[in-house]
Amino acid sequence: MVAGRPRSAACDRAILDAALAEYAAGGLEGMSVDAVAARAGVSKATIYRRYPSKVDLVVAAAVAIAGEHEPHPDTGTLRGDLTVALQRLRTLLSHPVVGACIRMLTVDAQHNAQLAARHREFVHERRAALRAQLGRAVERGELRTGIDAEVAMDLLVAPLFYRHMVLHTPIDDAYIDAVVDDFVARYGIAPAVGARTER
Amino acid sequence: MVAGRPRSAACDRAILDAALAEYAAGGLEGMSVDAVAARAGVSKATIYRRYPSKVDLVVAAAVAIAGEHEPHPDTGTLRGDLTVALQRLRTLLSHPVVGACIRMLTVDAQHNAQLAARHREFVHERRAALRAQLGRAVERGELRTGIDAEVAMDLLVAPLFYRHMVLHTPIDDAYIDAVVDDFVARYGIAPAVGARTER
Amino acid sequence: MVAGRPRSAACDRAILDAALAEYAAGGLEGMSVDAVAARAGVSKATIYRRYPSKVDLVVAAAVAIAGEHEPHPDTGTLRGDLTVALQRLRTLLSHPVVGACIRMLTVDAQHNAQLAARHREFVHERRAALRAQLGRAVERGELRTGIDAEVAMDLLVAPLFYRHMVLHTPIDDAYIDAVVDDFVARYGIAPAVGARTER
Amino acid sequence: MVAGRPRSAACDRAILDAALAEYAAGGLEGMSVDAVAARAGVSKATIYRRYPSKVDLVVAAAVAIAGEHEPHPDTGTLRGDLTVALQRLRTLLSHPVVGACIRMLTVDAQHNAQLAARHREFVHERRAALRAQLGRAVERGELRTGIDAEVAMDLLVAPLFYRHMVLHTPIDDAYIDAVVDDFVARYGIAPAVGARTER
DNA sequence: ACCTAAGCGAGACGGTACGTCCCGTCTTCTG
DNA sequence: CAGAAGACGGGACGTACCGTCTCGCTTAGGT
Repeated sequence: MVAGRPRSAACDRAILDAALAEYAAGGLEGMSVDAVAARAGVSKATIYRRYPSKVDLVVAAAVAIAGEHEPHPDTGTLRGDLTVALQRLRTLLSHPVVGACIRMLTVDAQHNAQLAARHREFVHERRAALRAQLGRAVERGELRTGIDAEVAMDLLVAPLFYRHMVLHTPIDDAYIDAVVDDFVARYGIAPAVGARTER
Repeated sequence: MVAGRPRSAACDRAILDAALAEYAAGGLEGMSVDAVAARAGVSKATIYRRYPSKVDLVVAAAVAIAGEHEPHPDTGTLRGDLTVALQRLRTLLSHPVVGACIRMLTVDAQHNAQLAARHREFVHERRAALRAQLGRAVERGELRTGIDAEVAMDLLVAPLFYRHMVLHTPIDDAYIDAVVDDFVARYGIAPAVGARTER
Repeated sequence: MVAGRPRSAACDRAILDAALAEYAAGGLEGMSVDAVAARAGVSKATIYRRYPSKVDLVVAAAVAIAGEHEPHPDTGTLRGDLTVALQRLRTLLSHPVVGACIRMLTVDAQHNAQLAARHREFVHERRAALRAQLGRAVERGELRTGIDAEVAMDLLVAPLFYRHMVLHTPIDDAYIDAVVDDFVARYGIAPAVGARTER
Repeated sequence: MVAGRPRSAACDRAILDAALAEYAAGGLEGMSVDAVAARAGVSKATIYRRYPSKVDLVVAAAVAIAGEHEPHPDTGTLRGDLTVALQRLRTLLSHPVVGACIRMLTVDAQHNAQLAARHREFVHERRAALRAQLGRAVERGELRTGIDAEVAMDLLVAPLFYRHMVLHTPIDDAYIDAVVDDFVARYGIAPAVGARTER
């Protein structure tokens, strides 16, 4: 029995949409909860009933987008799998709101246990998916055995995070290709040595 | 002719130290100028007389840290150079204050042009030093020619930043060795193929 | 034809009791309908179904108390009548809830026409009863004729209210005796001059 | 050494004036601190720096007016002294703000130790002055000896408080005369029996 | 015996005000 | 003059509560 009037889905939606718009317009500091409430046509209390603070609101908005992630397709080749995986990561990082939220999470997770747990959860989920892909590649004989999966994954995804968070540089297809090429050249098995490797 | 009492150097110092500590603890949004003043044992006016805004204060504090870096020593070997460079980076990231500030910058630089510019400047400076090291290695015949230095540098430093900012994992010597090994195995020339590669 | 489930008398009672208690504790401004609902173990809607506003609720609660008063007994002597009347008033003022509500009413009636009307009604009712007692005393020849009943009544009851509301002093039997003695000494006729007058 | 910028007397004044105006317009419930701030041309923080709550603000405004009380003059006769004293009390009670505050104090003093102390202080001060007047009357032979001063004072002032707080009736000169006449008739010595007594 | 109108608990909702915090500016006094 | 102390205007924050509403369940009374 879930007594009481249920939360309005329309409000849920309006709040997240408004939060995204306001955040995109002014950033965390430049936005105000009052403005979000006004834009959503919603009372401030209705927002605070859902999210205990402004940061939680923005994080929730980001999660709403990031949550729409589907399992990575199995393209059949190591290079294909990795390229798709990194392109998806790039898409996430490039999103004006999601990307910013990922940055914020790295900071806020330091001081907030709840956020830290959430953050860790996201990261673990994503890394598990990537780890599985590498496992499949080993089974297919495309990847050498005995490699340290943790370090290997770092070498794949770290450059994208680095560009996103430290360099603030856009990540194009060529960059992803270069990272994948390097990875395959280092850890791949014979047939993978192909045209793009020398690039 | 600058008549009147000169500004106190002790205040300069106290303000920057306090600003650093407060910034590390709470980021740009989480810190307050009042708290900095209190921690420094200084009046708020004394801060605003020096820095026109909170952001300027943080920028100045960051400059104070970054200014203390010495040029990397030339150990004579590629592996040695890279190991020293990454160990220094690790030291920086591990520093309770500096490390936190680096994380904060990734967020605050997004919405603040002034901080972004300063941040970019620091990064460029560091990368130029690393680029020079790689150049020396090419000249010594330890590194293949024709590699994309930008991507190569990313592969070296990105894992450390990734561990620091995303995974929040401490970075030990073994990890640095693994990253350097991978790099040398991929880009190095013959003699570098040695014992630790399979690790 | 009033189909449907009838209103619960238990709720009626619980609401009024809770409202009284909350009102006594914090007055009109200091009480909240939510608190009343919680204390009564009742839903807010159940309250608003009965009373259109917080003020109406408080008014109803006050009526519930005032309705319980019985006519003063006729003791046969002026002194007896007055002593009983004042002792009853003392009992009312001393009641932890009723007394507090009387205090609250004096404040809230100032800014709320509805409460003011209700308050006035109560007072008039009580004063009418007292006026009748004085009338009987005149007829019995215990009280001088031609006195201003309004002022006379004030002299009798005002000291008790004053102690209750201004001085916050408990009212003992001796105080009531003193007030009655003074009144009888001033307005009474010969036979009333007795032992206690000089006290 | 009272370091720092002193509080602005202009603000003090503007705040109290605005508070009085707003209070007169809408009462305690109908006024808002924001409105007071706007009317005073002052920041809300400037108000809260002085008064911890809205009620304290109104009380302070009342005190500002009531505080201007001078010692009662010695008219030379008992009747004159008492009449002046009650007229002054009437003036205080009749003031739209001061009168309301006196009512509120009876409630708030119940739950707030600080206010209770303040209230007691005021009352004691006033009663001491009145007690001194009665003492002078005894010395002059206008008042009987051996009377209970506390009860006597109650009989004098209680009717005014009663009319103010319970009856909400305006107090005219005739009422004051009646109260004084009654008091003098009851406690006075022979020569005081005069023209106005039968009124 | 069922059906139906209403009561009821729970709690979401829009709105309004509260009291707090902090920024960047200012004013005053002391060294 | 620098510096400390701190008041000031402005504006956002997060909370509390009013009176309304929307759920799903319960409960009598009328057919």
